[in-house]
Amino acid sequence: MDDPPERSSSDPDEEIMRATYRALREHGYADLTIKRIAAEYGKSTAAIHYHYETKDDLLAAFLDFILDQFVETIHEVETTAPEERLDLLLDKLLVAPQDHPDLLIAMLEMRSQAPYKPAFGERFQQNEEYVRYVLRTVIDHGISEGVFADVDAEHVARSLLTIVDGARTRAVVLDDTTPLETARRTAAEYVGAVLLDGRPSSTD
Amino acid sequence: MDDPPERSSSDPDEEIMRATYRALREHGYADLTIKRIAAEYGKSTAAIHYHYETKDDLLAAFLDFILDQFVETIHEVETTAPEERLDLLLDKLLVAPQDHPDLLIAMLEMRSQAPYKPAFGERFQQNEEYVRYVLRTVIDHGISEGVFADVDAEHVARSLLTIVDGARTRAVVLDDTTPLETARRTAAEYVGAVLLDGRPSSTD
DNA sequence: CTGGACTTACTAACCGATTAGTCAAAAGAC
DNA sequence: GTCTTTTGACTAATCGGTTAGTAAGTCCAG
Repeated sequence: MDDPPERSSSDPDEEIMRATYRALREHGYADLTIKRIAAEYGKSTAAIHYHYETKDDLLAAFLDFILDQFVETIHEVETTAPEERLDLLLDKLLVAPQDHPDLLIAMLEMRSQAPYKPAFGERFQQNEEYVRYVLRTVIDHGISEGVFADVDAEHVARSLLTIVDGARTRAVVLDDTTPLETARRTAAEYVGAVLLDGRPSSTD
Repeated sequence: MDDPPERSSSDPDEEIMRATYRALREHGYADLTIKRIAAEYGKSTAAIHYHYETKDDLLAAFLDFILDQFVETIHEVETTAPEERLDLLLDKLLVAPQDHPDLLIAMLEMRSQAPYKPAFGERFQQNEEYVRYVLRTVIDHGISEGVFADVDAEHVARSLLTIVDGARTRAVVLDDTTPLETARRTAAEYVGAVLLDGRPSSTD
């Protein structure tokens, strides 16, 4: 009646999520079929349909699965000093994805489907709002502590997310993770100019 | 035997490109089929295959068609004064697309396919290089004229393109063109801080 | 502790719909 | 009359989803 610590998770739902992840990485979203997910799962396609009524249901669940993981990594940033905290958050948003370029591709594919799949749009929007809230909060915190200039925190948060989204898109299209590094520098410059007005930023 | 000024262009190739454009706007890239393009064209699917061997050939040609048009709009900017020229270029990149949100969606869909369709990737990359070159040139021009600070023009160009790409991605995912306006402001702030260092920018 | 009832987790076979692409024949154009 | 263009009918493959049936485990009554 309680959680036995199974190592490789015999929970079918979770294993299907993992199978979906693998299939997505290998074939991309456009070629993500129930058949391929089933192949990764090691079972029949009907087995997938037993757990998820439709493909859309599965994909919506998968998006929850993946976005929850992403939110968790954001939560790992525990530093409270505004300047350092903002730095670490930008690292999570811009340097961490460099290790998972194929996931970056799949995510952009799914993002581009948002206009046609409301279930996708809602989830991405919800996630964006949360990350934006986290950014706005740390900026406001910095302002009230006097380490940041008195700026429009909401706008600065949106600006930083624009840089993040731009970097991710460019990393996919240009088939190279250097846009993420470039954007990390751009974000630092923007923060230095707008938030740390007057301060000497770490210019090279 | 040369260019009669026909108004609605009886050139089949060009009309198929236009039909593809309409089909893409209406159904999105993921649901862009030969059948739908043929429906817009007003002919049979086999007629499409007569002009373009495969769907990929057609799509590659279409990407050329659409990116060439985009380059033309960039070329419309004739102002030579660096500061004003950069402003107008950013307008072309960030405010002009607000009138064609559905094209923005389709373009993002095609961009996300770049990793799987080399023909797409090459064309987007070529286009990006050109726009980046135009930006770098105007920045370098501004530096040599003394109106811009002595910065790494290549990096600033990449930064601005990151903001542009981020805004476009966000406009699609968030189903709203305001990210483009936000990004226009962000770009202005970035230019003001990095290029016009010290100058009083038009802050509100 | 045994035996029926019910649940979970699947499989194999199949369905209608849709896809890109082919081909011989017909229809125009000059 | 010939060359370009277009059509209708077609194929082979793949898609998401449905169906009936099965094996194994759990639950519970007596």
